[in-house]
Amino acid sequence: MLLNVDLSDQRPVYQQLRDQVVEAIADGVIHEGNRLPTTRQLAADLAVNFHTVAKAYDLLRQEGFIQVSRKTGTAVRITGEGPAPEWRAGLRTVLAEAFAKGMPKEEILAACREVLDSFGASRRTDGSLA
Amino acid sequence: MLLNVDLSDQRPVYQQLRDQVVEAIADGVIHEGNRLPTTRQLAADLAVNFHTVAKAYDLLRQEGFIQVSRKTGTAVRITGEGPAPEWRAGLRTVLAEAFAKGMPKEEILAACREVLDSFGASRRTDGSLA
DNA sequence: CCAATTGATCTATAAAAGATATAACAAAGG
DNA sequence: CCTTTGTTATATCTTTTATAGATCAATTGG
Repeated sequence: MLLNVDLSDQRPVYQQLRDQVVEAIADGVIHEGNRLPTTRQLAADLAVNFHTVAKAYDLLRQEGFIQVSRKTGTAVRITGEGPAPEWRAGLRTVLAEAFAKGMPKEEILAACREVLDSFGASRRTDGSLA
Repeated sequence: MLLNVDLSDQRPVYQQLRDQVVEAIADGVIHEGNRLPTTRQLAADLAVNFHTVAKAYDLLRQEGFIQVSRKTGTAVRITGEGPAPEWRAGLRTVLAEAFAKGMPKEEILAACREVLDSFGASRRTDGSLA
């Protein structure tokens, strides 16, 4: 399955779902136009409350990753240019965690490159969601 | 002041303090051996409860950024090798946020380089905490 | 047309996290 | 001896997270 919930994860469920959708878009597993499951359907699959899924969808909508339409359902649609203004602050914190722990800058940069290289590798030409 | 609290920030106060200490270490503003204010002192300066500061310190201690001693006080001391195991997952999420929003990989990598270049630039040779 | 589905909205409840407030204690240091 | 400090414990309060049930309008599919 594309999305899953880990109860041992420290992040709240709606945040896990949000992160997984964002990473799935980056990976190319889902892309512009792809439809996401309905809140009730996904909630049933994941055995969580549909309000929790709705919260994740609402967050993704606010951030400009998806568009929710009563007619056509929920679909991936990127709006706005580039990441949020606070993005660099978050990046800085993550990189600081590694550098403060003694990881060399070259290794950190190499890790960034590896992660970026993995993005887009799972792109599909058809519209299937596997 | 080195540390400050932003009530409009979405992160909890103890997390803000934790992040600021980690970034201060990465920046070189504080380094191995430097002592941090006592929990009660810092709490008074920031106008927060000292339990909140103690929680931040305890988190930093668990992560291996500081060492707390009843004798010598709280000081920066890096223990363990490199970042935590979950670090790469966090990095992946942050980078995905930018790439999914259409930011080119080269620009993302350039942002990483800029942030890394800023680290260590504020290193002090004396032991002052300005 | 009709039944089912869906997004949304509302209320309610419960558990957990975050933050504050006091208090007490042992150890250390002046 | 007295203050400071880290630590621990308890209590309270607010916010967040998650679940639950119910309703409604709109849409879809038979």
